[in-house]
Amino acid sequence: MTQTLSLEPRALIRKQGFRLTPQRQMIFDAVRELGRHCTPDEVYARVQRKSMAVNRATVYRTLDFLLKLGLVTTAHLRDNQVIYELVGQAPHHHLVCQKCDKIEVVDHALVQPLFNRIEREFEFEVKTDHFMLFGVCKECREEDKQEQVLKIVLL
Amino acid sequence: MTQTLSLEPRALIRKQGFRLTPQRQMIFDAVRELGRHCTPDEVYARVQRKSMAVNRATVYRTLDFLLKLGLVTTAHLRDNQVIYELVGQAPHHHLVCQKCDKIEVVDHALVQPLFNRIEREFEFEVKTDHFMLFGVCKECREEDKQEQVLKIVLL
DNA sequence: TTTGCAAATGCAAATGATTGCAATTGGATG
DNA sequence: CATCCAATTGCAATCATTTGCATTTGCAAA
Repeated sequence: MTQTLSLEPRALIRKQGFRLTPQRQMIFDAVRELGRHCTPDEVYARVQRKSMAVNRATVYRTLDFLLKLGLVTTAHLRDNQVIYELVGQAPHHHLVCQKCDKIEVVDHALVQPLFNRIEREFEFEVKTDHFMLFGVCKECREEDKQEQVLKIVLL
Repeated sequence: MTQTLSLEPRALIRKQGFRLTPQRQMIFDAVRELGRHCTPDEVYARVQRKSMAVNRATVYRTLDFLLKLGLVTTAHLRDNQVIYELVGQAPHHHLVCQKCDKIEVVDHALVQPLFNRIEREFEFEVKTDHFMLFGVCKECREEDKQEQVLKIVLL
């Protein structure tokens, strides 16, 4: 896991010949303001609101650019939708309930042992710093159980 | 982790009112023949070759259908490409090298402890049965090291 | 400041994936 | 074996994403 960063994003962008354009500023700000998990479309809408017209292609390209810079991470929802999230201080992953769509946060510490073992056994350096696990959350499991009981009672 | 299956796929499809159409047969066969990791487009191409014209939309819908039935799993490559894979006997995950694109297989046993811990600590039942971790493989890391050495020598 | 050039953007076209709807058809029933 | 109905498909329209290229523009250097 790479976890550099904490350099002022603006400065980070300006490094190695990249340019800090108003579009990039607005898109970065939009992702930050939207908080966790936003889609390219949400980012586009938010940027539009701000003022000037930014092209959709630029939103896609800039999100990808921020990804390569390590300022945001992505993951995929079950319906193949890509979502972006600002990289914060605490590395983490997500548990997505496929019944109620609730998303829980799992600290990376829980996952580190797996990565260590992969590193040891495969000599493979895991770079993935953010992933989603799909399943059923506590609450939905309890609902399921109750439905089961009801079915049995009704039979 | 759910790991039902091993029912004859044909029979499984016919259950609960689903129909076994020639298109579904061909698409399922195509995925099987293609072996691991195929894209919808590859499946489409393969089915086309067979004979009859199957619509692209049907390929997409059928892959999704097979996914819901648990006959195939999906994952996303870094470029957002979706790939499908037949569910086999041995549950596993993948390590994808982002330098050389090589894909290694990790037995699920290695991952189970993480899932157990999530189950215990969050009472969350993980259903994800196939995921990809991106990073750098052994060989590419060694190449990287050699490049580093070269750079130092040249300076 | 002005200039030069590679990086970035906008635009439009191409590509990939999804969806609504009418027509077709698997397979259960009589 | 004929009939019927809901499941499935094909088609075309739509939506999402990517890409090529001409134009614009940060920003470094003069």
